[in-house]
Amino acid sequence: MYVQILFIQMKIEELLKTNNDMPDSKKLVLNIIVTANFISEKLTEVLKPFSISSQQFNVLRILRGQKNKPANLSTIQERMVSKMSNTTRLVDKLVEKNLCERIVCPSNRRKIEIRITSKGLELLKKLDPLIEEIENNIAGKINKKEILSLNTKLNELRS
Amino acid sequence: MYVQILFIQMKIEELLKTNNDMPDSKKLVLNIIVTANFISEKLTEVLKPFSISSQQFNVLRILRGQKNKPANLSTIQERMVSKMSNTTRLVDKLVEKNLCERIVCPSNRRKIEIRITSKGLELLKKLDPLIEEIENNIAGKINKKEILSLNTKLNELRS
DNA sequence: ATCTTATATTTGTATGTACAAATATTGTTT
DNA sequence: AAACAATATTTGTACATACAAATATAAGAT
Repeated sequence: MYVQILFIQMKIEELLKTNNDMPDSKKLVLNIIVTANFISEKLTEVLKPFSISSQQFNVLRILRGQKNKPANLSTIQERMVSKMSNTTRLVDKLVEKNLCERIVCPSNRRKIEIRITSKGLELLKKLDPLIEEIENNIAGKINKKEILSLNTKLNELRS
Repeated sequence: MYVQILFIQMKIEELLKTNNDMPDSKKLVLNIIVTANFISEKLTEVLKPFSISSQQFNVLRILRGQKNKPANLSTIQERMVSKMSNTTRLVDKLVEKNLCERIVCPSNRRKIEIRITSKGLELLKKLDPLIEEIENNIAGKINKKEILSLNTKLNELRS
């Protein structure tokens, strides 16, 4: 006996239960937002047992990307996936958990230097494969060529 | 003299200033989130002068879609673009602004009936063309065929 | 009729987001 | 040097989001 796995692919109209037909441009805009929410939910779910929010995770990855060079707040802010206006309080949470440290920059006391701690690096090491799995699961639904073209078209939408 | 308009199309890697090369699956996931943020920002910007958040706008549109049939909280919740856990407080804000009204359902007092007011309908009438313009501007960056295929692929990613 | 379970909504708490204003420090001008 | 402008960060406020617990009502079981 074969086990038949049923993939239910919900179209965006079905998902939002709008019976009226929408123009495709509206459908596209909603679809992107709904898909982003879908992805964010998966990521949040994985991060939850580690008591870290996706924004906090984002900051940690940026800090690791600095390769021992400390980052200041504005650097972090401009590299964030979703620009947010309160990196101060986000870093506060990470410092509380000993995942990063903040030192007032000696040369320019307006700046602060933020570094990931070894505890932060360890956490990322544990999280990396879990995040990768989600990314592969999602992107794996379409083939390589389609991934590339999707990336290109999304870039175009933002141009 | 011709005026040359330069369209700068930022690839996702450039945008996030990550010099290291990412796997395409990771790029795709980030790209969707960044593009959704991009769109949300545009929408929020248009709604701002009307002192209404995009989630409040979302609720109003759902209420209008009910065509005089009142909605209860759970109906609104399941139709929201981004599921959120506090429709109560969202409706509170709309009631405060007289954009919708809530009445305890006479047949089942656990339920409440939420209706859009005429003031709410008027507001939506003003907002509709502005929102449509944004949607057309964004989707207009690619052609009709590409919009359709993008919609299909996004649906697939969520399957 | 009372007890239990299910349903619908509200409230509480912590965190995140957006924006403006406040503070601190440095650099520049007069 | 004092005044002013520029830069970097923090703080305040309102709103949004996520989740759990509390409340209220209705329907079914004993």
